[in-house]
Amino acid sequence: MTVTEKAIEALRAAIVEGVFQAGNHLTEKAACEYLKISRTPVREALRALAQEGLLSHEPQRHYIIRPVSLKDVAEAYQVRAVLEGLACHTLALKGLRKTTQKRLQECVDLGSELLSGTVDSFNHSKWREMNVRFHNIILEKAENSTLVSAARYAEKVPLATMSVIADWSAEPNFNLLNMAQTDHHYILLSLREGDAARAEARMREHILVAGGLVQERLAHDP
Amino acid sequence: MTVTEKAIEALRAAIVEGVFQAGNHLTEKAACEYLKISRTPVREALRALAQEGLLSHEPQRHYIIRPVSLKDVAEAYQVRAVLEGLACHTLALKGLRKTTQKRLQECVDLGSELLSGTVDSFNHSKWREMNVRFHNIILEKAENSTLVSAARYAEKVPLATMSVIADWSAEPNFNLLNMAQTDHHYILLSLREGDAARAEARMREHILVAGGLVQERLAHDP
DNA sequence: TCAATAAATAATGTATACATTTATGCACTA
DNA sequence: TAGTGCATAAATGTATACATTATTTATTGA
Repeated sequence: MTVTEKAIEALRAAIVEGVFQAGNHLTEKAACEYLKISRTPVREALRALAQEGLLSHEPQRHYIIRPVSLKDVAEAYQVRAVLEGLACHTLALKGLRKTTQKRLQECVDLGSELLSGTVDSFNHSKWREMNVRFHNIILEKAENSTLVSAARYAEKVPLATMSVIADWSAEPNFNLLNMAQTDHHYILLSLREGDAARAEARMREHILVAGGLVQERLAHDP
Repeated sequence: MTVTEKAIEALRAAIVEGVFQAGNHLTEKAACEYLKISRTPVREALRALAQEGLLSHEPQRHYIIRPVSLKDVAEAYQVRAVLEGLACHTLALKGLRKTTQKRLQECVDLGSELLSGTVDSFNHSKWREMNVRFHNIILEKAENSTLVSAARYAEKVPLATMSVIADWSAEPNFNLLNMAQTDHHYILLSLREGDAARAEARMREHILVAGGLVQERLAHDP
């Protein structure tokens, strides 16, 4: 792994973790001293992060840590909702291959299993992993590279903020998790039946609800 | 304007115009000699274009001009369709400000005027400019920065290929242009009335049809 | 005291030199 | 002849020096 790539990851992490505060300047020198490397890889990293949307930049001016507002998070979820909706639509029309169907079913089964236990024994990290996998499978099996890229882009804003929330997993709301589980179930059903409109609509709603929750949560905490 | 920015534009143009053929390598040296500048701005430009999706790249390996297939173009239109659909949805719910309504109406009126004349006198460049303006206004007035970025990204693929087609304007199909004009008319109507679902559906269909045409056209020509 | 301007300072932009990694070509061997 | 391995060449990655632009500070004049 090159220094430039490490710089991209390290700076992204630093921004997300608040080492460099949102709204502030970020000079090349400051980033160099923080990472203890020369300017060349830092410049490339800053440019990459700006293109990702974490920083704003105009030529001949320093970079600025882009503050992410609640509104930004909500908007990003809306974008994700239509994009993953399209993924469902496409995949439903294209038809599920046996292996894909099996992998999605495993996600649904695992979700069901995780929710069947007691509240105390609930494994939140496994749930999160399952959830990410479920969405990724659908996104990738739609086989639309522009769609994948756009969705990855839209993911960055909410992810950036979500990463900030350290103990997100503190008190999972089981009603909501059960709703999500039901959504997953019916999305898979619609995909299997080739019901594109229904699969799309359900996925869209599924993500909008999730976005609403994140926003609500963020509104309470600082 | 900095050398790096000029390099980004010049290289993008060169790739689109086929100066560097798709599928081939593109070394830093080749780009430097073509632009007659040093490696630093070239490296930044190549990295930016790779992030845009025009080039593919792995660390320690040269860049490769990413070939754009018909399938890619079709997929990009599908993504644009749902994104601009979302823009319509959002804008309809938010409500049109008087000035925005006026600007959109001007586009519709201009379109109507352009189509009312004889076939020979049809001003294709004005039509194209009007069309771009119409879509941009809606995209920007939805005021969702993630949405705008994602849409700009999705635009690049079809734009890249469309630019290649030199005499696209040779024989405009008036039936199709009239269809587009009708779409614009009803999209504006739905936006004015706050009918989010209808505005979204119509915009989606509008773009999918356009995508289908581009694809059809590309299939005939090389 | 304030404004305007000029100098000084610090930042970004660019070029180039050096380091490291990857690709190429050739000899040698099985 | 095919294939391995080493030596060479060439490309990318990084650091640094230099150039240009922006910002700050200081100074002068009203």
